[in-house]
Amino acid sequence: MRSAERTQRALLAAAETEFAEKGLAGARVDLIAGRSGTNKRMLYYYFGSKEKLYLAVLEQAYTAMRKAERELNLTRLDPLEAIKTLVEFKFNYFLKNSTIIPLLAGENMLGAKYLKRSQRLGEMHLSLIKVLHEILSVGEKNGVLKPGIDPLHLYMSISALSYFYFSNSSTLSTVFGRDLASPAERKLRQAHAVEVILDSVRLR
Amino acid sequence: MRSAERTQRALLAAAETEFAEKGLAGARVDLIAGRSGTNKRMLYYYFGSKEKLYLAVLEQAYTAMRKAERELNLTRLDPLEAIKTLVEFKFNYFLKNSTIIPLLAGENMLGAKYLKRSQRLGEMHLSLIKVLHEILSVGEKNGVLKPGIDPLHLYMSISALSYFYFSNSSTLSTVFGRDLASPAERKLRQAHAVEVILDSVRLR
Amino acid sequence: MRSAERTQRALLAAAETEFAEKGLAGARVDLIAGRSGTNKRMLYYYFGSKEKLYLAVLEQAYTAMRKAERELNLTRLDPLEAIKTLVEFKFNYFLKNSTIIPLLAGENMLGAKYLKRSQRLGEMHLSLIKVLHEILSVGEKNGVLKPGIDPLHLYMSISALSYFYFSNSSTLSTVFGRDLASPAERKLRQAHAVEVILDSVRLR
Amino acid sequence: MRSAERTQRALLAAAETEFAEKGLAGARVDLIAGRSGTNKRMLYYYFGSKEKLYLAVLEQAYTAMRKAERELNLTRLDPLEAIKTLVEFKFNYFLKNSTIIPLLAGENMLGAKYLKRSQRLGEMHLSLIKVLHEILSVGEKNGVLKPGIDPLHLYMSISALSYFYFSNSSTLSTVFGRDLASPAERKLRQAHAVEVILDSVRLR
DNA sequence: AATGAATGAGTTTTCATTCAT
DNA sequence: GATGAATGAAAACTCATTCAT
Repeated sequence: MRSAERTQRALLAAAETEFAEKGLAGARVDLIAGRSGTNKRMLYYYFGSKEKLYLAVLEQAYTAMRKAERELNLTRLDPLEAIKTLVEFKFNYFLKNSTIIPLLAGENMLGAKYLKRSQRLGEMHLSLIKVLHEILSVGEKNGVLKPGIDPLHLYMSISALSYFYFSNSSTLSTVFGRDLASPAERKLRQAHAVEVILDSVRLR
Repeated sequence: MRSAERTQRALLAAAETEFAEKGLAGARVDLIAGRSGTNKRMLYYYFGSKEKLYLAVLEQAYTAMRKAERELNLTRLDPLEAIKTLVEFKFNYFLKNSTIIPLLAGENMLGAKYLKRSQRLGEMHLSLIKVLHEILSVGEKNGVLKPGIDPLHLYMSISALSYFYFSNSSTLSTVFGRDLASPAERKLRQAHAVEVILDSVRLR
Repeated sequence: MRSAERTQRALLAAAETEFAEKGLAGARVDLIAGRSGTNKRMLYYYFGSKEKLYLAVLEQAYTAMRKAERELNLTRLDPLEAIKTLVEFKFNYFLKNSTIIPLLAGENMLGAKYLKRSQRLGEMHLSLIKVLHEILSVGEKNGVLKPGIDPLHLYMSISALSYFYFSNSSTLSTVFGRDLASPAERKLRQAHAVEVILDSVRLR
Repeated sequence: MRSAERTQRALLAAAETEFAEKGLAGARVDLIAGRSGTNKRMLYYYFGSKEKLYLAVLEQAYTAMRKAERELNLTRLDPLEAIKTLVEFKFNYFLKNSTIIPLLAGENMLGAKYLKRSQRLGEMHLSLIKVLHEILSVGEKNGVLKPGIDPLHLYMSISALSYFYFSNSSTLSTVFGRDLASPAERKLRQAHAVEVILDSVRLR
């Protein structure tokens, strides 16, 4: 069957895996084409170049993650619950979407060179900050959260605690000689992340 | 004559920069040789291959970081002070040694493939955990720290809060439209990290 | 319906431009199809291949030029006038039909490989030589033209003086730092060509 | 033996042939490398890209031709003799250096795009014009040459008469069914060119 | 030790042409 | 007739590594 969309989707999926595993420089267009079930020519037909394909993968990954975050509908929950939900979500999202971390890591190594070229990424992020801001305001008013928390810094801390565990799991397991990726360690880590964040926002 | 050592040092330094900027796959042997002021033949003479040079860079970076950590002599401080010192140290170390994060990020993208080949990295890390364990024991006994804190998880959280800020600064600044690398933001971030960690270990 | 013919014409016109600009090897089938307003499938439907399309363009260009030459009806003029008319015609034809020179140049670079495949080009040229021969005979008899002029060599000289000016205008203008394509230079050149040819045929 | 200069020379020579035969677009770097006796990597090592190699070939061809022209030392001859010598030289140069015409033809089809990038071509040409100017002045003063001849236009006519014969020999031979490249025709052509030019400059 | 030259294998990209609808 | 999608073969270009001096 001939379907432009299906072909593009297959290429994007194959590219996502390849770029996540090897980064932009290490990825091979031959392998992407091979894995996609189509061929190299199609890759260039639809995406123009390896770099443009990479950017498409990046945009897709970001969009999907923000979409999932938006769908949490955090404002419907009470503040502490909302924050806990977000921490757990972050952790689970990284767990289930194992390409996002290497993609982000790779793009950061490049100084966000490609992401900067992308339009339409700003607003989806600002809305996230607004949501957090609202949660923090309510919690502050209700006397359950510390006053003056910066929503972006909170978001960074939440991300950091889960991100680092996944992003650096290989080297950490290696140097500490302890398999940090096991299910038991994973549970421990998620609980730890929730606790650290809640401790840091709760008014005592 | 020391010229042998000088040559090796120059190559290592050039390689560190190049690998940090582009990762293993993106780094160019020609550029490393060029930047080093020596030449390609020397690179192969002393290091054998691009991959072996990469591993040498990695080992050097790890060794330097652990050495600096050891020299903190944390056990001489009281527990809360020791933990605060470690958080601040981590932050400052990443700030001053800007190649370490991309190097770690790159190696993790490769599943720690090269680090696993390295000998002599295990013990220096275990001693770090021992130090933390001692601090936590004392603090627990003194009633200033929560009981049952896992030293490795604490270490991960401490690292995470600083690491993520530096590692993902490019993409975060891009998507949130806010320059997170400015000195003001940096100070804010460090204070935030200290606060989050201390809140999470202190017995209330 | 005429749409078939219109399609072919559009393709030929687009191809003429493209082949004139880039030569056979440099021309792009996609661009020809794009410029033509039709599509690639039509190109292959009507012309079979890029090379056959190229030959079609070439034949058309030659046919049109010879047709225009024939329509000069040179034999109705007196010899010197006829020759002057031909010189001016050549110059103006190259000026107005700017694709003919690059097409000829490209085909000559290929050793006339494609033109040789073409039928039906011989006779139209021989008739041109016959016309020149007649003009030269009359002029010789009347005592206004030198005896023994070879019509083909005369034709070559006439062509040469105009052709070279147009064909090499770019490089000449570049190396001599003088814009030879300006209207003033053009007039000068045409007058010069007429003078050189007439000087060379006139009996003194 | 290893010799940078020899390798470059071999590549340039092979490239000259290939570009002359097929033009920039039609030339194949694999063939150039093969013909050169070295390899593709060397081509990129020394010249950077196909286009830069092409420009190097072009510059070399131009330089060689102008050098040969300079070495004629035309000013030592009397005016008519000098002009005759130049006409014959042009003819013979094109005959013996059969790559120059296709190279010029190809570059002109590209609108002199590459030549324009080249430095150091201006002055060598202006000196040629000065020489012609001097010859014309002397001839005019001595009463053997027409007054007011433009040296550049004279140079163009001289070039044209020989250039066109060689550049368009393939198509002309094809359409007129007469082998214009034979030695007999060649002699005829050279004599014709000399005659036409001298007729056009001589004061009657 | 030091250095520029050399190379084979691989990598990205392009192109004319054909197929499915 | 008309059109976008698809493809294999070939093209330009790159890279880590080795050689000759």
